[in-house]
Amino acid sequence: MTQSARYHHGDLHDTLLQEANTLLNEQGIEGLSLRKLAERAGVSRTAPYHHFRDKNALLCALAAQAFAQLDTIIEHQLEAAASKPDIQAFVVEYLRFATENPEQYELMFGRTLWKSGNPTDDLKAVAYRSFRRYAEGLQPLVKGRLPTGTDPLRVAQASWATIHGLCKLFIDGVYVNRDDMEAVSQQAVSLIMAALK
Amino acid sequence: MTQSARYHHGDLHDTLLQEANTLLNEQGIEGLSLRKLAERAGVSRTAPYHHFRDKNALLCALAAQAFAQLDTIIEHQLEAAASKPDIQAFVVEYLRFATENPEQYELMFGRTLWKSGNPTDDLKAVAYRSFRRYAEGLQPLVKGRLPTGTDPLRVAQASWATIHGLCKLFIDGVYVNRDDMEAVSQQAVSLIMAALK
DNA sequence: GCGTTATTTTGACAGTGTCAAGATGGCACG
DNA sequence: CGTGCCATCTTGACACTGTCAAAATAACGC
Repeated sequence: MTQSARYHHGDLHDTLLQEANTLLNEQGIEGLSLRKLAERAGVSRTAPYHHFRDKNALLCALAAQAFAQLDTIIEHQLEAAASKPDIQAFVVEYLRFATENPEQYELMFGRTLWKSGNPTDDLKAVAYRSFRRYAEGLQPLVKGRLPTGTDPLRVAQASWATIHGLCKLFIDGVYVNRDDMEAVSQQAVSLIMAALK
Repeated sequence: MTQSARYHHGDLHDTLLQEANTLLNEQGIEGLSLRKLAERAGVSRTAPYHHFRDKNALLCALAAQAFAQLDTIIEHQLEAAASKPDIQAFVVEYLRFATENPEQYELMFGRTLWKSGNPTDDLKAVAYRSFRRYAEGLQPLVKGRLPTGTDPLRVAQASWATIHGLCKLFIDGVYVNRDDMEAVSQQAVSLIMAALK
């Protein structure tokens, strides 16, 4: 009996996540429906409900996966920066991840989950942990170079908001031109660098 | 014959826009359906199609309206700044508009129209004009205070991306705490100010 | 008054998320 | 080796969505 003809799929949970990701890349969030997804997995409409409470839960799991990816990038970059501090390189890598995985990025930070839906506790934990690592990794890069009385946490938040804003504008199609985005990101980094002692 | 019982509504176009705005504020973009809207306007499901080509067109019109509002705010702030330059005040006003009209802001800059849908030519024109005014208004605030060789346009883009990132994070519910947002925005402005001569 | 035309209506279709109830079969236990 | 439990999967159904086609209505110019 072939893998696809079994009554019990055997590994539907992971298959769904995987298939959802490709569907996401092909058609965007708007094109990701549970029914299409089920059909791709070779299973009936409501089968996914035995592995994810609802669509929101599935998307949260997808986002959590993406956070894991981003984490490794951040970690890697900040490690490299420990020996040779280079904020620009970090920003470039972050932008690269966001623009190469725009739909995942939207899930990670967009309103789909954080406002319209309700983020899973699991997703919240992963997201906050991810940011905390970023903030901690950034600290050595700016330590001792900030005006006295400046809270490093605030700097981390502000700088992250800047990068995030760039990503959003580009991903959502407000900045159509990629060259523009790179120039703007460079400008943003210059501004921050200029503020450092 | 009462206003509401007429076969021809008489002013359906504007009524739709108005009612759509309140529906937007009450239930968010996700809760704004053409059918609910039609019912509120006291008209059948498909009547709106004679005033807007489709849902996308209606949302574009809504966004264009919101841009007009933002324009007056920007204009007012930049005028005030001409006599007494104060970037912080401008940022505060921008954030206020965005956080008090979160759904309109999402329409103006979010993926709903710019990526998923396709922005009307009219909307594009209004949006670009709005940004151009911002860039032009910002110029006197930073003129002569930038490192040599710095393109003012890039500064405008970078600073706007920063503000936009803050708005997005707050509106989408990633930053839950409003106090946090204000502190972060202040930090962002400080960074920019520190970079100015 | 009459016809053209803008406006509105009802009917229909494909698509969505999700609930309820029944079918299937793997797996542990007697 | 049976047997029953229960995770897993299926079919049926419901309310909702955007939008098209065709018919009905009325306003407005001649």
